[in-house]
Amino acid sequence: MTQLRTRFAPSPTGYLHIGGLRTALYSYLYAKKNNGKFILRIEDTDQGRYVDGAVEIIYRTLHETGLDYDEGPDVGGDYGPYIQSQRADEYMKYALQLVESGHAYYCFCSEERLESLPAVNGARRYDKHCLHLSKEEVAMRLARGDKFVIRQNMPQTGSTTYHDAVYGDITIENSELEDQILIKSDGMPTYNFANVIDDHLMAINCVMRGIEYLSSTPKYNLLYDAFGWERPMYIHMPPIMKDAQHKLSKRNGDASYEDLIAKGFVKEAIINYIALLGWSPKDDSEKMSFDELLAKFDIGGINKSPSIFDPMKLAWLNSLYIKEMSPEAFADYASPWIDKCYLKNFDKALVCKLIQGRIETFAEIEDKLRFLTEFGPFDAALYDNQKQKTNADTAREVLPLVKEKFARVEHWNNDDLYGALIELAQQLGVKNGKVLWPARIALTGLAATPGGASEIAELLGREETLRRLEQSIARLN
RNA sequence: GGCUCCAUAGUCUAGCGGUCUAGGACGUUGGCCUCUCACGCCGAUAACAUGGGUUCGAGUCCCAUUGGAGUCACCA
Repeated sequence: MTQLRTRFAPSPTGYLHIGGLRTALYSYLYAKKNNGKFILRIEDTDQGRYVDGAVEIIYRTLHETGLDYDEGPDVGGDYGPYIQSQRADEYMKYALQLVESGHAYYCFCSEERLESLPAVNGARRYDKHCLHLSKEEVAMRLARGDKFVIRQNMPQTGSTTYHDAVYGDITIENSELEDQILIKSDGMPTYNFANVIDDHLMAINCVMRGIEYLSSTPKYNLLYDAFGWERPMYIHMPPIMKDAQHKLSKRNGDASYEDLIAKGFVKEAIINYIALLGWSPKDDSEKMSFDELLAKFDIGGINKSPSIFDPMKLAWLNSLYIKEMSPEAFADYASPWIDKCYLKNFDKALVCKLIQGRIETFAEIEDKLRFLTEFGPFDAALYDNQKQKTNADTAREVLPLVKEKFARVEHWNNDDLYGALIELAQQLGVKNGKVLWPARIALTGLAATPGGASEIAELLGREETLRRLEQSIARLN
């Protein structure tokens, strides 16, 4: 039995967007599930769209997410080169073979003539004009150095059917197929041609890609047939949408892997989430490690309809991955984000302890910690709390006592600080909340904080805690 | 517009003719827990697009309608 070989073939036109990453993920998973090979090929036949650095982004993203390819430009392999532009010489040879067999032909039509072609059903269609040129005329124009392209000669009758692993049998009338260009006037192959030649030459027998290729696949199959090559198995995938009408677009900052990382998502959550977009394990699993994904992946679970990217669910998954991190791992991840807050005077480990369970993405850290560096006048109405029966008046009475207690705390740690506050409540014969609530407000000026009064005090340190208390007391009078 | 594909809650989905008074998750929401918030736990909310068939029986099969997506480049 021949080994399964599938490939991911992005074009280096920018960063790797989520749809592409998912294609890579599914391809990787499917290959590995079947003891097959996962191959990376860079499709850069469109020199006009080439973006510097894009290739490196592809390598980095794939390696970072664990989608290590068995063969590729930077890792080598027996079927190289793995960059299309470096295989340029191959294509013309095969195109000529097709011209010879009548499956393709030279076309010298000018842009003007192409544009003057009548539109049929809302789309212009090439009219096979140059198919009828005589051999002599073609030879003459070639010798003269006329610009030309090579077109595929589509049959006018009949239909082409193929089987797609997720969409089933797809049949297209051959008359619907245009004589697409195989070799451009710059001598480079179009994607439509290079893709088929490369897949065959690289022994790719399983093609996984977006649904946008579903209806052009018959053209590729006709090419395989013309060469007498065996057609690969096809697995097309539904698109990932931004909303019901629009595909996730590269233009929007939220569409790429790198942007998501920059927004504070972890790679495990991103991979986990996109695996679930358009695919489902048959059990109710939601959070799955890469290994679990590998164990559960099955193309039978791939959905047919478009799915909308939901940042909320991604955030939820992200929070799960954040929560399960060890304190050390969390500190590593969070460090750059915490550093953005200029918290030189605060204990980072303590900060981490307070926020780890309270954020869904690292980007929220800045907001959560602002109170550490900013402490100004605030609305005394914050002291109002129905449940704790507190208000500015009760705070005015309690706060000076809190300050006194704190001033006498020997070991500045949460347990002792908390103990001091509880002790005060007991001495006053009031509920804990009557002391805890105003203390927290006085220390932060915020209705919600990542930690209670004593935890915040511990973090602020003795000096800052007493300073803030004094300030808040003064503001109440 | 032609062609191709798709259609379960706001969103991601399970369901492959009877076990569906439709399951899970996100979201929203009520409560418990609680030094506020968050976490966690318990509960609630909301869906088979419409109309015809086929069948003893349809979310599941067929057709039509409607809606949506993809494609129709010297882009991939």
